[in-house]
Amino acid sequence: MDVRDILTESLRSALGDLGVDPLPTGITIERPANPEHGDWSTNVALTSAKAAGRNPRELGMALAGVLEASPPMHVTAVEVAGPGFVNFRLANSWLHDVLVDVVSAGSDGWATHTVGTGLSVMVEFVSANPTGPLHAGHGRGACYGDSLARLYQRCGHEVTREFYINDRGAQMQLFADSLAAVAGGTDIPEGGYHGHYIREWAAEMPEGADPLEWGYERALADQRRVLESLDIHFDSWFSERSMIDSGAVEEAMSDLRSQDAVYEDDGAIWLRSSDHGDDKDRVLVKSDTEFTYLLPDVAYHRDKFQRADRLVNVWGADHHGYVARMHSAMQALGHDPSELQVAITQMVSLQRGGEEVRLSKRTGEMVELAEVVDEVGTDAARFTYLLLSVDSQQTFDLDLVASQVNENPVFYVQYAHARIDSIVRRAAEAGMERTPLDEVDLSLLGHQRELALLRALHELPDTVLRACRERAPHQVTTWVRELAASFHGFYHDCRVMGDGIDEGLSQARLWLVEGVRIGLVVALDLLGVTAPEEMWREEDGVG
RNA sequence: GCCCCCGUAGCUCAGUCCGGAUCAGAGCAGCGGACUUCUAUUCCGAAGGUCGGAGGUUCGAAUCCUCCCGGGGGCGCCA
Repeated sequence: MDVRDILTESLRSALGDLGVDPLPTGITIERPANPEHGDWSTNVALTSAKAAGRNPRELGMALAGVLEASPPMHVTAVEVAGPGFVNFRLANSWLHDVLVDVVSAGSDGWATHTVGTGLSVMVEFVSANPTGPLHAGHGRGACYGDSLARLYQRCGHEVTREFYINDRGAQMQLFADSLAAVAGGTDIPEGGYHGHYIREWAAEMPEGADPLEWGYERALADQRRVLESLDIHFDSWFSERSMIDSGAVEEAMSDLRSQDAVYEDDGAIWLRSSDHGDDKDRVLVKSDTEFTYLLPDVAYHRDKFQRADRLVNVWGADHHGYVARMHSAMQALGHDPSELQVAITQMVSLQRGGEEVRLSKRTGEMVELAEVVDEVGTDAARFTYLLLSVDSQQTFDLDLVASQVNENPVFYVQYAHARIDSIVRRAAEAGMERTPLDEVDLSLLGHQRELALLRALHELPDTVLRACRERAPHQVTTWVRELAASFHGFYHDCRVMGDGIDEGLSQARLWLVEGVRIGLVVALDLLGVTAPEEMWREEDGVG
């Protein structure tokens, strides 16, 4: 049982004893920033003062009195401070209980949640046009979307990862025309694609191949390959064209008509998106009877709502303006717009050798995502893309991320795991197996380093839940960096085994280290980063 | 002109959604220390701040509201 539940129940009962009515619906227990304020604290006396008809400080004193008379489990002192905060001091036993929880749950069970049980979520991400390779900027949305999916899974949701393929329209045609032009030795059409890959691919294209079909397959295969190299695997690849063939686009249109959500003007068909928060109406069918990108997109989202309870789209910052119109269209079709959440990732700029590299598929100047992965490796790429809030712009420095020296937090975290595995190997070599947990005296864990680790482990379930709710995987990154820092401090100050280390203490520390390993594995897995068994400096060689 | 994101230590960023406690955190850079040890890719210390600015709400604001300044992105019958 989480220590906060113990405290909450005691507080609720104490408030009842004091005749507070109604009891507060939520009692918040926080860890004070200042350790002098105790291990846990509540502001309930401040928030319930009115209902109690007393001033906060007085209510706090009364609460403390009741609680001191029969202290809740682990509690050694109850104090009132400031305007009426009630502060608890606890015996270390509450932290030892955390360790029992962690190792009992294991990496499959610790920091899992059930908030999503029975809810299906479809995370749509990347969804790049099949007109070329993915570039470094796509990497952010790719790693973010995949990590988000992992978070939803850990919180109990049934998750589908989907890639929407824009396999029709003007861009596809330009791409095909560009390929054909290069293959045929003519000029690339205006607005066409000029990237280096166009020349490569045109050279690969067999005689007589349809440039559109062949190019589409070529691009898709390329994109899929780099995503897989990042350990990102989609459950479904959804074709825009397929909705034309299946009549889904026509159905969406007739739905919109029957909802009176469209009208004709200037020979075009418009969506009344301004009725639902967009700043203007949008064209669905152009006056030349071609669809805009929007109509198939509406059909696509309508389709997704048949397949999942919640939709999450990951879009780049350049698409933020489309959020309102898509919400508007979904509302017109009778969906709750809050069930379509759009996460916007801000731009990534690349540096290499101190020079900024511009990303633009059309001018042909770009760094392919595949190059990034080649240069820095999967783990460093993923960790780095997930280092910052996606609300912040990111400068990805290839030289820095590729370097396996200081400055690069991914190695710091992975090294913590490698050290743990090393300890476990050494212990095994010394014939020291962990004895069953219930035979180990965890009360021997009282060093500040040990307690800091246990506090960090206790935070992981909250961090996972918050990261999922706020769609912010970087919070997991922040947490795991802090856990690694605590571990390295522990490693330095507290030997697990060896001269002068009592057998009982060794056992307790072996279990502590196992708990930390579980925390690292859980967090790294949420980020899609591996937890290596060993790491050696290159110049040292292996062994 | 309108919309979105950002502005916190020299640099790069957490913290802001949901306001709390006269220490606002981390990494890196720089300075000074620690290996006869389970991996020094590590650890410890000192230093470093008008939280972009101004008002407002509040017992209390980095956090909420308004305006302003600066940086980035977006505003098509392109996708």
